Amino acid sequence: MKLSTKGRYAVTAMFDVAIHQTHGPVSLSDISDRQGISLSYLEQLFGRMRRNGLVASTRGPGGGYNLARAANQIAIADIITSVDENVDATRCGGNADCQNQQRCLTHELWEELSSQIHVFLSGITLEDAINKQRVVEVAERQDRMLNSEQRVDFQAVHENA
Amino acid sequence: MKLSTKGRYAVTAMFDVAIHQTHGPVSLSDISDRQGISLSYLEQLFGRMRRNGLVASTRGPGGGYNLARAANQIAIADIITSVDENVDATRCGGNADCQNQQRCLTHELWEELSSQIHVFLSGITLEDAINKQRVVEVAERQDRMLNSEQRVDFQAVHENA
DNA sequence: GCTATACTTGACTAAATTACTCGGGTATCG
DNA sequence: CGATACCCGAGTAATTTAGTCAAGTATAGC
Repeated sequence: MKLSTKGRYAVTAMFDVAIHQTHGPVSLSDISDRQGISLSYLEQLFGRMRRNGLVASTRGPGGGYNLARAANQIAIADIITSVDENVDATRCGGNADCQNQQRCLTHELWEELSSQIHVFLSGITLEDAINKQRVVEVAERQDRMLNSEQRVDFQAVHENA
Repeated sequence: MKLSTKGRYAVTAMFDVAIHQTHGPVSLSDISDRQGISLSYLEQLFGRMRRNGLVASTRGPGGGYNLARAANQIAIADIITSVDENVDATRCGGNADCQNQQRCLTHELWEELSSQIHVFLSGITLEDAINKQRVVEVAERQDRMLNSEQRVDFQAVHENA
């Protein structure tokens, strides 16, 4: 899991599509105007998101992009991983390079943590993020769901980062 | 909030210090050997972490770094933000540039989401990450704590990312 | 059919960030 | 005093980000 400005652009653009697609497909030039992201960069991002099945395209005049699934079926994690796509196999990835177990240990600790961040972002959908003023409130809805073996309590609100 | 390999190096190095500091200060060259991170890069990272009060240094032979606070008082978010330190004021940061409200809207949506990620990583301490095989279990401990107005349920385990 | 719209693709590039090197310091233990 | 190891800043290669440019292809509507 990696959280860069690239992923932020993608998520922001997807917010825009989800909000505006009620009036038909949303063109990239509209998104570019509204969000201040260059058209060509959007083309790259949406190319990947289309190939990953997150959006569907309509060509020609009046065309543009729609969400390929309902907004409550697209997780924030889906968006970020679809534009990142660098496999970045960590050194000591399973094979030899790993003589002393210590390196493997902290390696694995990081993987666990990274996995948790992924799970967290998999639990927040586009719809959640758009419908709620504070995304925190998503937590309450999810809390009423079934498999509630593991949970996290959030504390006070922090400054944004 | 930004999650890059840089933050990952910092967190991994802090894992290493927390695990080894029982035998006295941990030198950067030891961390470099164990974790495969270049010495000079570690110097940069620890310089920032020291200035941010996360670690304390001891000079001279036998010297190195210790955690400045207990491992349960250092959040993963603290580590990541201490090495990132780029203010990155988003365009339309409060002032003029923002003509149509739409840009502000998705902007704010992202800020909310970003804030939530920060809250999430503020809820996981170095100690949590080290003591538990699966960081998930941290959630259970936190669940028994007081201010439990908002919560998130985690679902099945995903592939790491 | 023509034409404008708008997606599709690929190559190429400037700017920024990451990760690292180098060359000096300074403090301190033995 | 000398080895260890933190401290500091300048410089730099590699990578990623963000964007440009120049071709296409599909389609709606006149």
